[in-house]
Amino acid sequence: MLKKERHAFIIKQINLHNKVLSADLAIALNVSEDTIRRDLVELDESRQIVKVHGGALAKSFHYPFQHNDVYALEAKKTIARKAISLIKSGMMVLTGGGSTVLEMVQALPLDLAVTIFTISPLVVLQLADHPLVTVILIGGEFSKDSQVCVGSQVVSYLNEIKFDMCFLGTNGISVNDGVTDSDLNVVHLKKAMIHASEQLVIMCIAEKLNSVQRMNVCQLNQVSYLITDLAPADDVLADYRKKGVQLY
Amino acid sequence: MLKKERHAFIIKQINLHNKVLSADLAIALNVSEDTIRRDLVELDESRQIVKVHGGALAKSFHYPFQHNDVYALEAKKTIARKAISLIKSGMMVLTGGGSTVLEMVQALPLDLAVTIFTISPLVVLQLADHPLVTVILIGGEFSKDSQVCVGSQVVSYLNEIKFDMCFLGTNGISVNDGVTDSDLNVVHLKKAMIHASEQLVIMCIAEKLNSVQRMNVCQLNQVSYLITDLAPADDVLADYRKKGVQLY
DNA sequence: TTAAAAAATGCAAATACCTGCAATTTTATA
DNA sequence: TATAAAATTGCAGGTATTTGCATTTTTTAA
Repeated sequence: MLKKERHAFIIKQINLHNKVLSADLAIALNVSEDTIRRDLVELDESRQIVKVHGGALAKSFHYPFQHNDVYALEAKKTIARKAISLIKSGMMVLTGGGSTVLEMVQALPLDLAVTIFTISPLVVLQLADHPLVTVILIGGEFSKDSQVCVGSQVVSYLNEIKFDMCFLGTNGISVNDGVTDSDLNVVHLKKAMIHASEQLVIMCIAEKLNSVQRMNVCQLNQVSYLITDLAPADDVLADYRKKGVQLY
Repeated sequence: MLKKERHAFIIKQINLHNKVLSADLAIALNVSEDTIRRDLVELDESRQIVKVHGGALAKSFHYPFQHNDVYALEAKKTIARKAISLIKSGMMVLTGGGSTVLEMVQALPLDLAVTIFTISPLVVLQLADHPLVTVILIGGEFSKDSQVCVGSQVVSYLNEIKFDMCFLGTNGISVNDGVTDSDLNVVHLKKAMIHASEQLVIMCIAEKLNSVQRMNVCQLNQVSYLITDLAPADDVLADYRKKGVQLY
């Protein structure tokens, strides 16, 4: 088998499964793992895949956090689907940069014409091929922890525009403490984003419900919609429903 | 057997099996492998097949993701190495978003502490793991063509800061017309970037030397360094040297 | 922290490739 | 037709690529 055929096979597998393991490929292609490793290095260097310890990932799936758990990924895709149904053509939308948001923008229908403001370079690149979406990146210092632009530049920019809808993921949400986070910069940012938007959509996987982080972002009554991977009628959400949060 | 007949046979085999091995063909056609190799080179040059090490593949044998291939990758890596040697710790650096720039930031030494301003989300993400580099993204509307932030927001931002060094790739450079480009937005942007920087470093693969695009970005005398994948003493660069451009 | 897995490195054998050259065949032209 | 010029082919040699293996280093996960 020619090298290029191996490469093609590897890419096909990655497109199909979003990831490959070197050991599997070595068996499948009947060559040594060293050869596979060298193939992966080459494909990585030519920017066709992303090599990681043990194998490789599809380029479009190389987001932080994402290679961790497939279960959470499914949950996030569910949330993304629901979130998208809130977006109407012509809206000015503001987004954060979490993995749930990324799922959402990735799944945006191709016929949706909106203007998306974001603080996340990843969101921008995800939307780079969308024909109808106008993407505006809100610049500032890039935070390596949260993978978004933070700082006073961003906050003062946000003070000058009003958005229709703001989509945020969150690390913590609970009935008593509302939306919470652990990074001071991010908290400042999110407050400004919420303040700049008519409606606030919080997206949160069920796993993170009822968890509390150190710092408060906003109370539940400021949340227009809470989207989880659960059915709105799910018992787990009973307390939120009682508080009057719009579930989805 | 005539050459044409061999060629026809080879094409037939490729259409049938999507690939051929030089060794097989040599036996089948009863000629030396050298002859087969020369046949394959010819058919490859006339774009009828794709020659690879050991044989050839059908032209339709395309990988997915092929559009992300970086053209002239090795040349760009050479340029990147040279460019990096111009950067000193503590500098405030401004960069564009071309593939050569991406190669450069990707190869930045881990002990280099600089502040990098950029209009490219890709550059930002490339630097996300660098421990000592502070990354500041200059925000604005994202241009899907050029993959960078463009527009008046960016330009007015650039008017307020002075940078030590600006790194730009280019689509056209020539002795008479200087640096040229074809996208109006990008030209505006580059002018502002150049105006905002003490020194201008233009990075350009040898192939693009002496090519002229529609619109002028700047003249050669504004270029502090011109970096190519050629040796500075190369004859091809003689005219630039005469013009007083610092080659590297 | 430790042990297993994966990766990087250096090496060697096999294979493929390139260059120049000479022998042969084909083509062009007087 | 005769003959020079051009193209084709095989071969020798030297070079480059590919691959697997052994060894060391790094990474990961328990």
